Amino acid sequence: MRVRFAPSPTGYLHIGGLRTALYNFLLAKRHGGTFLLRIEDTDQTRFVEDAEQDIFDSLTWAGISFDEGPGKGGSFGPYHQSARSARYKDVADQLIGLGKAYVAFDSSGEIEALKEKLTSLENPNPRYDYATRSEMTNSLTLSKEETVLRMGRGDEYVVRLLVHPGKEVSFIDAVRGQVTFVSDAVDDQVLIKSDGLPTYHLANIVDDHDMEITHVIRGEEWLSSTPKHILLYDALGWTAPQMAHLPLILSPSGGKLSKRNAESEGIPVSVKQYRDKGYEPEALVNFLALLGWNPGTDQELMTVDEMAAAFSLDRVGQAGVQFDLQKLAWFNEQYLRGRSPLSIAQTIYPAAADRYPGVSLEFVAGAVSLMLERLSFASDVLDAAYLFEDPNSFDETAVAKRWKENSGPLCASFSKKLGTISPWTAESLQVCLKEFVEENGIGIGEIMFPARMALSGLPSGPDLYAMMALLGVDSVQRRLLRASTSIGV
RNA sequence: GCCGCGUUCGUCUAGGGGUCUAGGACGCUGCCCUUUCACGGCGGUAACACGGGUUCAAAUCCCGUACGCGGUACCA
Repeated sequence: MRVRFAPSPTGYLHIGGLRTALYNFLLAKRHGGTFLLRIEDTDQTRFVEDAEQDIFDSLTWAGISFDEGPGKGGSFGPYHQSARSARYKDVADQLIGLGKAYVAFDSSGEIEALKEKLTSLENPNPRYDYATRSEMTNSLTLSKEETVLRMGRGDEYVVRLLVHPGKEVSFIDAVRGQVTFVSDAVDDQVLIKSDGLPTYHLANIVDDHDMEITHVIRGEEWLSSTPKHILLYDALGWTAPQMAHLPLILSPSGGKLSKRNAESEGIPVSVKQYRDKGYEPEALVNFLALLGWNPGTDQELMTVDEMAAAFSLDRVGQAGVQFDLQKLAWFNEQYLRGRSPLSIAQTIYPAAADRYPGVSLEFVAGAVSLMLERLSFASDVLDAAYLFEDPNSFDETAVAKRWKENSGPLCASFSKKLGTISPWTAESLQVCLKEFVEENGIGIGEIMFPARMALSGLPSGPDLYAMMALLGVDSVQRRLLRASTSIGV
């Protein structure tokens, strides 16, 4: 088995592209096959400089590795379509020789004119096809001499696939079963553009054939193009690979997960954005794997190895799937909690030191440990500013409701008692607070709430004793004293 | 318009003629735990698009309708 991921470097890797890559990767892994990366850079007008690097970076970040491809080698290279032009030209010539393709000289203006002329309510998108090609300027309507003359003197031309009407084109899709089109609906697709480069349709099937791809797994947006591809395979006498079209990832409002569509709903579309936001790659991968596929069990949290072991195309769904940011957040929390506080601290330490100058890695790790079960993202811990610096405000509603007359004095005397504690640990602090409660004949809430407020300025948060342990005696005493004189006065 | 694909809780899904009083997960929510909050535990909420068939029996098979999505480029 040989599969491929064949992105176009026209922008940062799309989240849907990552899922396509993942499914290919999982299938190859499952069957001990080969997974290759091919860069489909045939559109010079849409080329984006750093897009290719982003594809590598994003795949690497997600843990999706390929066996053959740019920078990796392999015996089917080169893996950039821009380096394979001669081969596409050869195949196009071969098709022309076979009478399966022809040369067309129409300018974009002439095609525009044809479309304008034929456009109507019933036919809003006229095609260049069996019905219209006879009115156009091409090697079918021109004499042989004229065609040769025009080509010889350097007129611009494209090569088009000659599609005959009335034929059924049918194939078995691994996720959808048999799919049938009638060739009437297929236009005379351009194979070689006037710049001499191939279109996706030609380059793709030539490469898939030459690279001995056995399974083509791609998004559903390609389903309608598949008859063109089948026609090409047939025309060349090649066997088409097994096709599998994945359901599209939809935005929560239902439309395509396009940049405009999704970002207005707060959904990042490029993998880079997920990297930058600090998502756990394993979480995104796990979430994506389950977006359109399931292992047939109730298990949702899975390692890549578990996914690969369970993966099969017949468990891929057929309906479009909506992207649910909340579920992704849940996956992220799950994976985050599986990490060690130190490891998390290391990843956010640069940001921590930037925001709280002088903070130590050990302290950040302690803060992470304290906050772990309430984090969605690693960096969320930095938003709990009170862990790193004295609170500069106190929650007004909570103070109004629960800060009593004795709260300030109790904070002050509790602070004094804390000066005697050794060792400074959560356990001994708990003992100390209990003693304090008994000595003063008060309810435990009468000191716990004021202390929490003094330390964090908030009515809720992590365990009080653990928080005190992390902050240290100096900081705790300072905060208690400050609160005793500044709150409720 | 035409062509193709689809349609089970709000979302991701299980199910593929009887085991479905339709299961799981996210979300939302109640209780417990915790003199905070969160985590966790135990509950709850909520779905077979609609209409015809076929069958003793349909979420499951067939047909139609509606709706959604994709395609309809010298973009991929």
